Amino acid sequence: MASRYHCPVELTMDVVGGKWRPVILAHLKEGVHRYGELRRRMPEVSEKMLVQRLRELEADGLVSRHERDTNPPWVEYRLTDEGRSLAPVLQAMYDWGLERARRTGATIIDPPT
Amino acid sequence: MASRYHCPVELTMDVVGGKWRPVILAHLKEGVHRYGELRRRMPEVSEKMLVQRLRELEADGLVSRHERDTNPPWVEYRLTDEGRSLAPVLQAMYDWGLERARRTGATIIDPPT
DNA sequence: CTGTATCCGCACAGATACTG
DNA sequence: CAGTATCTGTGCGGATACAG
Repeated sequence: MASRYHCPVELTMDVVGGKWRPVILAHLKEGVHRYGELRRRMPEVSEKMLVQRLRELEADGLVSRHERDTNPPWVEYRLTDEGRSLAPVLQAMYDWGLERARRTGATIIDPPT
Repeated sequence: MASRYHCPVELTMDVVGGKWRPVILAHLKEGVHRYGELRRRMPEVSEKMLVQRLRELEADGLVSRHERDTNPPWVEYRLTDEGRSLAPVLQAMYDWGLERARRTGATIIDPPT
């Protein structure tokens, strides 16, 4: 992570850029999710990528991980305050994506809850 | 570019994702820019990347290119209506980047106009 | 259920040189 | 001024198998 940028948007993309990070954040914005729920909502991402991104988002202070010591394991992910501060960005992305899909005929497949 | 997504944010990232595309769009959001102006405002991007991204944004209908037949050459880039529809996304990214810089101590270097 | 561990390909990205 | 052309590499992302 660099610390000198020539435009605030560069910094934002450094934190929430990449294929899956904003998608994870958008789901967590809707509430606490277990690991398996995230997997079901993002059927295209590999386990490796999902875990990797979650760890990075944790390290960046946007997401927190909560492990219940049960069997079977139960792990929840949620946004931190810093993560919630991204809500306007995520919402704008979500809204634009919906409209763009309408205009271009792309399909949004409803994810299972 | 895929046409089936499981979340609108995936679609948005497919279009404005990547390191430089949103930065280009954020600059053009402020008005028409010549090629050289974009270069000065984005000193870290290579010419190859800048041109490549501009061509892609053109192909996606977000940016239009206007060439004045003069010597020396004079090429302007501007947002299309579709590109302007991204304003809320770009603005939210810009605002969040500024705040995040304040919180983390990252430096935003003012670009020359 | 919630992850690790490996292997692999390639698209993205940087550097440099050159051109109408 | 506004690009092309070419070479090179590396890290992102995917697939698969395995583990506590």
